[in-house]
Amino acid sequence: MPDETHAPAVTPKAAYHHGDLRAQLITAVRGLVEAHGPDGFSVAEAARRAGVSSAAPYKHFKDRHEILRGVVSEAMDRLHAAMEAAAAAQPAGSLDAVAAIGLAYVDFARAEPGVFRLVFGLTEGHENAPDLQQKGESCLGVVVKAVAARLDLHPNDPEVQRRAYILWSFVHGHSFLHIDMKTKVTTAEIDDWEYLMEISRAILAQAARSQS
Amino acid sequence: MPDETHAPAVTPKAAYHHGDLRAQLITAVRGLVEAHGPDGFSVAEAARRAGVSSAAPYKHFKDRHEILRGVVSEAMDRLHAAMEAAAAAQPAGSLDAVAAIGLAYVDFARAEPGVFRLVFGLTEGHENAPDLQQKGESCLGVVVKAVAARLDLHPNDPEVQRRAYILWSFVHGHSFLHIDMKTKVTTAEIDDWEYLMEISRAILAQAARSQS
DNA sequence: GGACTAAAGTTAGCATCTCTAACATGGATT
DNA sequence: AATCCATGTTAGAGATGCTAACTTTAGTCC
Repeated sequence: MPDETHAPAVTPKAAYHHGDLRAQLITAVRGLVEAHGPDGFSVAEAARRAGVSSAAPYKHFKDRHEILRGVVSEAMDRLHAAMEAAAAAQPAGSLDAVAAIGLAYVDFARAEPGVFRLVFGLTEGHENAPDLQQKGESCLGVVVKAVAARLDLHPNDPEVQRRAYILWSFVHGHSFLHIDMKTKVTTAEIDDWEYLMEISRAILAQAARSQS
Repeated sequence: MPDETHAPAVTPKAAYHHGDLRAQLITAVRGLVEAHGPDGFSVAEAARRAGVSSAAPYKHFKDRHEILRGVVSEAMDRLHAAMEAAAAAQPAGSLDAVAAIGLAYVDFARAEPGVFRLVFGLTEGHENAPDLQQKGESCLGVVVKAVAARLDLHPNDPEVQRRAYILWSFVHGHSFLHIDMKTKVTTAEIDDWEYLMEISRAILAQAARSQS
């Protein structure tokens, strides 16, 4: 097997004794977070699941917060990819592209509520994590791109930025509310697609008229 | 002193030896959550702050989750009150009333980001907590009431419910995004009031036209 | 007033967790 | 082959969650 790519783009070291423990720990923690909630995980349990001693993780991560940051980072990559893919599957510049991005977002939240909450609930060791900050902005960038295409404006146009942010706020809030009161949705059943299309239409409808 | 009301509506027991430890613990935990993040609190530290032994809290709360639920419950009461007050300060049925409720929400998130996150991030012991569930719906009720007044429809009208939910989603998402990337707002400075007014106008503008 | 009861607090202690220190091992480089 | 260092191990200190068993105090009933 001539593939020397034992560096999965995360760290240039990850396949010595164990296989690659780092990735396996992140997977284990992801599972724990999903099973027992964002704070219901322990380094010890993750190590146990990965079949190593409880001290092994500290060779890969400084402390428990850094492990969580690893999970978040990986999750944001997947979220970003999902958003891009959703947009790419629709005609460029279409309203459907915007709605599809939103749906991908909601779907992610629904599929992995624990991780989703973790991504947007990190505060402990998250203070100065420029990489995560940048990944977040990168996700917003997907929305901005689609909105810009739809409005036929430059992505840097403040009008584009504003509307993209509004859309993101809505989708973000909807996702959170959705996973919070999972079954007990006060507003009855909601067809997400119709819903997102309607919002997108409403927010992107009227032409640029900033007057503040 | 003929007042036998030593039951402060929370529990019929709360003023023996210590004063009332229960409330004091909740206050302490609130401070800890605000200072060190939602999961950066410990029962031991809270007890220390209240000046009691580390086992004392368990006379008032079953476990750590129940303490958090207490904090959340108290916070939701305050949030609800703030929303009501904001609405009451504006003309009934006005767009300003709707926007004011949203502003109160955002202000709460900004003032107590840790607690805010806790309120909407609880998952551990939150599973079956009908009281919290009900308080959440009660908050939504404030929005519904204002929207119904604005549209001159009955609060039970599905159109009202839908638009109120949309508005809440947006405000909720905005609040979260705001406290997440606190200083680093991509979309530059935002005048919340103008912002909320614009959204409210957009969402409540067109007349009822459900066609799904 | 004095004895009983139960609430509210204390100390002691077990199991668990985080993280560090000191040691062991085995791949990769030279 | 010798060496180095990443990666793992065990041992252990310190802190935490929570329980058990005991003590203190306030209210109640006679």
